[in-house]
Amino acid sequence: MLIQAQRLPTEARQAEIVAAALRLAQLSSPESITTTDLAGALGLSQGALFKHFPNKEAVWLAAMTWTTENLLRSLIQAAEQGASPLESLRCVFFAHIDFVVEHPGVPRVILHELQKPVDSPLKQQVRALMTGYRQLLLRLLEACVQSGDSPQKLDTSAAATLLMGVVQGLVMQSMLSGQISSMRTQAAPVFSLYLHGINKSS
Amino acid sequence: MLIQAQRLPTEARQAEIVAAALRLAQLSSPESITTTDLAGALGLSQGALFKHFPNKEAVWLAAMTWTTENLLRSLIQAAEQGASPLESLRCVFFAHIDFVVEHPGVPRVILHELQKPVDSPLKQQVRALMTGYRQLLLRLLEACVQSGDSPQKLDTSAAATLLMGVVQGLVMQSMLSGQISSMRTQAAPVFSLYLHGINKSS
DNA sequence: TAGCATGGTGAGTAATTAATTACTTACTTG
DNA sequence: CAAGTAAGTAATTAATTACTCACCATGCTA
Repeated sequence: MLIQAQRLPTEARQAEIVAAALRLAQLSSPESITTTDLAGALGLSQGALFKHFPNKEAVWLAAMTWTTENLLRSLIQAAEQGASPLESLRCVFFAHIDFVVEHPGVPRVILHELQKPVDSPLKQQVRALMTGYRQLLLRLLEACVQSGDSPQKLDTSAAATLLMGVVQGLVMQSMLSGQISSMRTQAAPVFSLYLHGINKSS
Repeated sequence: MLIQAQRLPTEARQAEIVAAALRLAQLSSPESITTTDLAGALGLSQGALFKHFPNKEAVWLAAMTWTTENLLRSLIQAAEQGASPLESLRCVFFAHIDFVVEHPGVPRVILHELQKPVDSPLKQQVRALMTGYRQLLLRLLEACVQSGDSPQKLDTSAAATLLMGVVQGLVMQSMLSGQISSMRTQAAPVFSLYLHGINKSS
């Protein structure tokens, strides 16, 4: 008989479970993370999970809700720190990179959920995140056009897609090399290429 | 008792199984595709699969081998069709887009395998594919620099990462919208932005 | 035409999974 | 401090999984 785990109020425990889920997602695909894995990572019994979440899906939903709130908040915050729209774009980009490096499990969960054909609440949450991100980018890009930093004819939709792709590409590259930290060093040159792409040719 | 399925020589059946696997990967994550699903898609009994593959993993390995051969071949072929290095780059890009649109399950399998921390033969195959692709891009990009289409100071490594990210971004965008075909229409404007990025400013 | 390898079936198997159960223990509060 | 509730456990559940196996059918070839 093992000693009983420390008792925690549901809210605190829920937060712990979500954190553990994202931590485990760093090393394996969300689908392969079992409730036993999750409980084990917390030193809890498997059944205890269901005192705090009605089912497994609810854990991932909570994880994505957490991600949406935290990521979007820090991105918007980053956008406010740039002096010019172009500067804001740079801040947002690096804030995103920072977030991914700090929470490497997140892109995995997002991709995994986006793939699914069914429109579960979880996938809706992911789509809300992506849509929010995209709208932030579109706003900044249009401001770049307004300010004259980018040419009038800039296809802002394509530019937004490209920027989100840049991050994806870096994530993929880091998966290839095996170390997430490599993202940070690679981020700068790739972003400057991107900037050159949307810049007004001089 | 159902009628027995049509008998096929192992090689032909293996090809069918691989095709079915990639077809199913279009609608659900590789991990959730069971051997029963696979057999059902072919009108076979589940046990029949193991007449042609020693285990499930071997099916995905064969699928990735097939992908490596076919994708790399058509990319190299596309590269040869461009008059200039820059043209070749464009051909390669659109050949890749075509391939993904035609086989939407492929990026899913690739991402899924890249994520895994363990270095299985399957993951090695995926890495071989990505490495081959990257080297092709690097060669073309260096040729662009040589020919003067791109500036001498172009960071070809970053440019390669960016281009692979472009495709990723388009894949993700199409996942958001729900239809893969949207990739084709979005591809052109995004690629021209990319081109602008690596072009010699004029 | 007899023999036989190949490829098919469908009913097994052990292992693993999410979820539920009956029960216990630790807080909080009137 | 008594009682209620929140949060824990261990054991068990029904499904599902990849894989195996004994047997059957088909067509080629000796």
